[in-house]
Amino acid sequence: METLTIGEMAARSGVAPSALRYYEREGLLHAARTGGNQRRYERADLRRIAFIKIAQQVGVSLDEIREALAELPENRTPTKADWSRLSSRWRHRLDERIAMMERLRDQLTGCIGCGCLSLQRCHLINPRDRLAARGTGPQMILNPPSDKP
Amino acid sequence: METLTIGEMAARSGVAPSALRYYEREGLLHAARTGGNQRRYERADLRRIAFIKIAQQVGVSLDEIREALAELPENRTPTKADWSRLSSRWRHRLDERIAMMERLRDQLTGCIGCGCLSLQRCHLINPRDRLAARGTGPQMILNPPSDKP
DNA sequence: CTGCAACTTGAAGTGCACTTCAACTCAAGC
DNA sequence: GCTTGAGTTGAAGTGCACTTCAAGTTGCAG
Repeated sequence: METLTIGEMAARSGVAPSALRYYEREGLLHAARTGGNQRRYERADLRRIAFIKIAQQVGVSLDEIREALAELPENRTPTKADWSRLSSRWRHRLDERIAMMERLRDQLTGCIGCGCLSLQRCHLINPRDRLAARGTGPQMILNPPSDKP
Repeated sequence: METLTIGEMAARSGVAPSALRYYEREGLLHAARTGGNQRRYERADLRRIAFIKIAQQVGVSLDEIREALAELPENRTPTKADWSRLSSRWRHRLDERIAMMERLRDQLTGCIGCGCLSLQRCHLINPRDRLAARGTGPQMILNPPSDKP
């Protein structure tokens, strides 16, 4: 009797019912059905939804999120350990993304300091266009030199 | 004679010609025209494009970016000071967003530590659901308590 | 002067993440 | 048992940020 209707889930998670149905179609979520074919969610599904929202905040597509969630056990309610394993990977994603944004910020500040704002071929930071061979755009930020010497 | 064609701009900025035309339609970019109606960009426009890319990385819509760029002078090439003014605002956006992602990361780690992963009503961090009145979803992350006591 | 790659336009198409709609069914309170 | 708010479906629509296409034009190299 610990089940929730789609409306209750929507209220508690902040995600519209239509979105929850969409997630189900996309395989991110699964709900049991009543005799009358209505969805009944378990409380644990709120965790899944929270996870989805967080991952989206980080800029991850539903496709990738689905893949990640696929690692959770299907037959039993995920345990703390299940979530821990999954989440430590996402901590890395978050760390990476945070690092990228910090580079972004520092470049923005730095290059504005020198007045160039080029961010891809700043002569102060990148004297000889050595990044030109590594693709177009703001390479230093999206793909910092330390990654590939 | 310091002008660049759309193809050259695309190559140097990593943004497709079609996207550059799109940006122009959307009012983010403006190019002079030759007698034969072809676009000719100035080198300074690379900065605009770099700025657009950066802002997008931060998750800002083209609409907002257009508004920000509208603050730059139209009749003259933006100076270092113009860019500085504009960019300091964006540094703030970046800082905010970085802070949000750090909260996100810490919550993820913390709530996984306690096994709840609820991120909106974790009993360790938020003993009495005091956030419930402030909207749905992961309030602590998107809108931390320190913002509004 | 010719040829060809690079440019031009408007219109239509794409992918993602949903939302809206119409028509219908379910479940719970009176 | 009836009403009513909440749920169901598939199909179509939305908004953003582009991309693709067709049909035509431009500009530079030879």
